[in-house]
Amino acid sequence: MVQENTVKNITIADVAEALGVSKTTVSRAISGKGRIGAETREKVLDYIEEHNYTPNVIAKSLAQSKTYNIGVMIPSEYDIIDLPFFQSCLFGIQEIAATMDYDILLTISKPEDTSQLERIVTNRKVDGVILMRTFVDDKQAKMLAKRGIPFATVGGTNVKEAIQVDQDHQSACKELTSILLMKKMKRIALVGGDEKHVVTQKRLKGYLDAFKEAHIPVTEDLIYLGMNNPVLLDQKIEEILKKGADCIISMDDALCGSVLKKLRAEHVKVPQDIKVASFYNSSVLENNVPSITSLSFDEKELGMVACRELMNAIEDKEINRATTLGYQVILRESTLQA
Amino acid sequence: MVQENTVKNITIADVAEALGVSKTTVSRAISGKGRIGAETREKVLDYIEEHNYTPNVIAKSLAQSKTYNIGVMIPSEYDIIDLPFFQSCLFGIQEIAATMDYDILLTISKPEDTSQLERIVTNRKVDGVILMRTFVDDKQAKMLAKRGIPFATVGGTNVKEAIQVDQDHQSACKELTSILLMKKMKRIALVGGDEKHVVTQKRLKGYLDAFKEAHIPVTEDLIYLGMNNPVLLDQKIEEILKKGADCIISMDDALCGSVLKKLRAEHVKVPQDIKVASFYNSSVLENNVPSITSLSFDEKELGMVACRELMNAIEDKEINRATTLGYQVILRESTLQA
DNA sequence: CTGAAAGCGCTTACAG
DNA sequence: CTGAAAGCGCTTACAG
Repeated sequence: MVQENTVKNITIADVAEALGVSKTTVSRAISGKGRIGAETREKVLDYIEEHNYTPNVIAKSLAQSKTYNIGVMIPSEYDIIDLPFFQSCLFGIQEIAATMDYDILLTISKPEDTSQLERIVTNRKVDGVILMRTFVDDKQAKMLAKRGIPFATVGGTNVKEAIQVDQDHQSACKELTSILLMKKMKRIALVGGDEKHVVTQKRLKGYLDAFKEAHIPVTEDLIYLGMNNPVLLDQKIEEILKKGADCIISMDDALCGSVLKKLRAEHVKVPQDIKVASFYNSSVLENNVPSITSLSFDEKELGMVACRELMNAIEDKEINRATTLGYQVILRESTLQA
Repeated sequence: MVQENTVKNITIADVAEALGVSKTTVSRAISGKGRIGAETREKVLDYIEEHNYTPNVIAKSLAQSKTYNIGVMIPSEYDIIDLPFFQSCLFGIQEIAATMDYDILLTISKPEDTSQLERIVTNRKVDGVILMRTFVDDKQAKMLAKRGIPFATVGGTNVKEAIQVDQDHQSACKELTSILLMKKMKRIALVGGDEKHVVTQKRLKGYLDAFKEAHIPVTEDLIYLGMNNPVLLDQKIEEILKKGADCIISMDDALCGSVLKKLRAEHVKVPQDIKVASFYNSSVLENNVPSITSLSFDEKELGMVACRELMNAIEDKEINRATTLGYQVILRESTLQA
């Protein structure tokens, strides 16, 4: 009310002086730590409420050696742009972080490049980090482990210091494949991206599991990984068609989009001539005709869990070293029997 | 080399003591500010290089009342998920910020909700902010202006304190509309999203401009804004078809995707029965058959410029109050003449 | 060109 | 239950 300008921020010292108590007391009233009389506490709290005092987080940071920031690392690979995955996940992270008064420091870089991550770590700008994607040989995870800073990974990793939060891609892919096998498909092609992604390996394993469980020999010749290149993909799709596949599982919707495009170009009809299934159930394929059978995951939940576990680690609370979230199989026109 | 563990970080005081100089001198050697002998500076720089000293940014922050963070606000509206726009833009921001040793503090919230933004501002966690989307009555921009913190907007705004960086949606939409008019289309429908977005208004203006310039009466009855609801949109598309439109311009690719879906459902062929054009040229429609005529913008560039200008403002350098970036019109099958 | 000292705004043993 | 004082690791007038 009486405050004329916002130039000068009120500090803990101002409050202490105004109330005739020590800074220690004010600090304790605010933080809730340490013994303090209920009456004194009330008095302080009322005062700061009225004069809307807000603590200087930077000063707090310095005194406590904490930043109240968590780093979030997004890989800058081109295909990422296409997937709404990261955005949904980020929403979840932010939602949890905000309730704990933490903020998100965003970093984007290539997975082999640890420099951005090193920067925020050596600059002491974060208390922990979340890696949004894991790799088979994960430089970033290793670096964080070596430096001893708490971190969570979205996706599995063999770096044991990590707090892992993952969707069950293996079971998901296994169930999808099993269903397709039960639908009497014999030659099911699997098309995937970078083999260095842990998630690619998990899906492959699920695919193989399904065959094993059904006692059907795996169609090894129909497994195509590393299909990040559209030209290469087109070429391999032709190969797949020649080999007489009756179904193609794509490991993500962007990939599946490219597959569908190629099939159209080749005048191969879905699902009449060949069945198609995908991962993610994202908006990328939302408008496709026919509708596409897909595996669906809750990405926001994934972000929330990762953030919550990381916060627990930062605050030395109990944590789950590894959490696995569920999935849904959504059957649609693209795998309909003739 | 000799360092056995990373537990204890080396400080400016350690360096000073080891070298027999004052902390002031060390500080000056590092920052480059203030007079200092070339020889002394060398000595200090060599030492910190060798012992890989890294400054504590938090301490620096407190002393300078600077955070070396910029806040980036992403609106949490559902349709955002679909557009790769923000991700590309973020890449650009990060690229510039990193070179200046700044980091990105990410915030996500509803446009009417200023609480998240207030939090990072009152917590003094950022030196400036970038708003990734503007609104006709922009609460967040107004709040930042009132608080006197430097900010840039991606998109236009009437809040004069803002540093505006925008794509020329008005000219883009005008040129697209003009081309369609020249192609002898008479009844061009315009379908757009939220009228409260500044960008929606700009596109509308461009559309109207084109008619005016061509001395053709505007097809007012074919303008449909606020089409964020799929059910509503479907209904309006039927209306548009009944009214005999020969073309539909959609204000973004997600919207256009829904339009195309509805047209397919109604067995209306593109481009034979009706032409279609869109904005953004994003991956969302990449695989559509026919290919879709679209306006294309350089989103990464947009982020880079916004970030650069904001940094200049923060460091009290000269700034451009408003920057407008170009666009491309990409003509494809969806507007081909019969 | 260099340094002693105060200051940024908090927290936290330690003592009472 | 409360406080004086030291400390977090920098920067920056001020003086020499």
